[in-house]
Amino acid sequence: MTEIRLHNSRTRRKEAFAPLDAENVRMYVCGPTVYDRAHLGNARPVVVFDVLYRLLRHVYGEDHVTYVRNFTDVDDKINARARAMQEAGDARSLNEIIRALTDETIDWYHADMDALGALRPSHEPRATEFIVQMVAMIEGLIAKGHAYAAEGHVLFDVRSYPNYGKLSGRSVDDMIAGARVEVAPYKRDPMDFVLWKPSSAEEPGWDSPWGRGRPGWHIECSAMSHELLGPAFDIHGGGIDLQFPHHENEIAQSCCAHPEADFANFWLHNEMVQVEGKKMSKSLGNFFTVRDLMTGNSPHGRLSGMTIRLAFLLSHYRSPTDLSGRKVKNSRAILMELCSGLAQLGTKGLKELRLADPLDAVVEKLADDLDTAGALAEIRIRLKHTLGQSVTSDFLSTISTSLQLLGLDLRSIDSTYDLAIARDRENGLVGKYPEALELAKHTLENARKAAKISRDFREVDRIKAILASKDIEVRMSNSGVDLIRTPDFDPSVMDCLI
RNA sequence: GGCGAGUUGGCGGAGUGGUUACGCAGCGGAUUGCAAAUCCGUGUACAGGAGUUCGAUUCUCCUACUCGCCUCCA
Repeated sequence: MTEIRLHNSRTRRKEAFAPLDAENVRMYVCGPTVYDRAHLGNARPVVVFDVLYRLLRHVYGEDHVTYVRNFTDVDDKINARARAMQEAGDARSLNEIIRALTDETIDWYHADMDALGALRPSHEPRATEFIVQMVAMIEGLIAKGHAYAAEGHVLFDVRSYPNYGKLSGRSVDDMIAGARVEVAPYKRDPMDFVLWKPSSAEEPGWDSPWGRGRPGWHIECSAMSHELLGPAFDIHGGGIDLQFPHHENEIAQSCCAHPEADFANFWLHNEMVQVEGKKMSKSLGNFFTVRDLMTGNSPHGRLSGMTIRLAFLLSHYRSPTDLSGRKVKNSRAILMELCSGLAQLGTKGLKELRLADPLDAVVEKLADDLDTAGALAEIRIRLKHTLGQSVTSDFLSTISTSLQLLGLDLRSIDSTYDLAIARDRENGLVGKYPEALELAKHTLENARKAAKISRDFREVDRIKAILASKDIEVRMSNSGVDLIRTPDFDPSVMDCLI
């Protein structure tokens, strides 16, 4: 069996991964707070941990991996957004607005992440559906002397857990010396954090032994991972900015509530998405949503989900990455190259692609702490070596399956199809584009025929420019004209191509 | 201020105590009405300093710089 090695934030070293139970490998990843479209920073961990999920499924079997990613649907930011909507004239009650807002945001999230080629996790629990478990866990923590109630709040007593700060490599005393902690009169120690807090009458709230209130942010992950994965599981993932305080607090809660277990074995953290060297974040306002990019509302024009995904895969997950123009350009070019590779045997070859074993070299690269860039290099170099050679359907199936392991299912996208038709034409076969594309092709061919005689190529250039502006690549040779829809082609412009 | 991560050629990104992955971009050429695609050829790097060593980009220490966390954050 392939040995997977992963960088464990807990030990700050690359370690061999061994699941607690190979029959059920368990992973928990912190999901989004649902009040707004997901931005690129939210998308990166989705792609990173999707690759890990696929790798685990490959190594341990599809039915032997459980992946949980939560939705935080109770949070002060959600409340604030709902209040703003109310002030803007929304007549519904705060709770009604919140329910509608979180439902809609979850739908958006699903649509956007699906477009990035991410598999849905096994479970996507909403925090509000696990309040009972959270209350029970808080009660347990109080009973064990790790938490205390004060003025309607319940706080975790960080001094009761000697390992507090171990994950992020800091001590309680150092942090207090840093002096940027919130002091509240009801806290025993400034570092103590909230497990439960009171809600006003109109705010979302649940009855509890400490009065009507709502959970603090961190307890949901502890309660839901315990409920769905048990007291000990294999992998816990998230962005590096969650390492402190969120993950530190999760560890404190879970390990104190279930001292017999060890909570998460491996901690994986992805680095941040940057914009011009600075972290992309909502508080800085320098973010793009996935939706912005996919609709062309960005400096890079319209990007398909696959282009965005590939751009992420070109960087190692533990390095910061900047979605610069250069990177996007690179990503687009590589995507076309990959599609072209898959299309080498024409449309017939495309139909013959089946599920095969992925390349060993690709599995090995991924097993080495998710070296996605290395895995891509392995695929590309093999494709390159076959150019001009005779390739087999088996080989392309291997390539295709390897790409799918990276979440790049390029078999059925338009670019691959168009490139396959171009291949067919080279081989003297007549392929069929969609009607609008076929029409554009004939128009271009006729203009070109006329221009060859008149030596006036202005009309040809005009048509070419229009097609290029619509993300269609024009390839002309003595043997004919090929039109290739690029991966970022917008199907909605199909009606009026030229 | 405290803590952590990092610094490899124009860019992305591997790796090794001694022979400079890989890709993209660039440049030259073929091809093309011009392009695109494709093919052929080609240059450039290991932040700085000190140490260990026969020899360091690779080990140790120091410095500089970058980024992150310490406040909601993927």
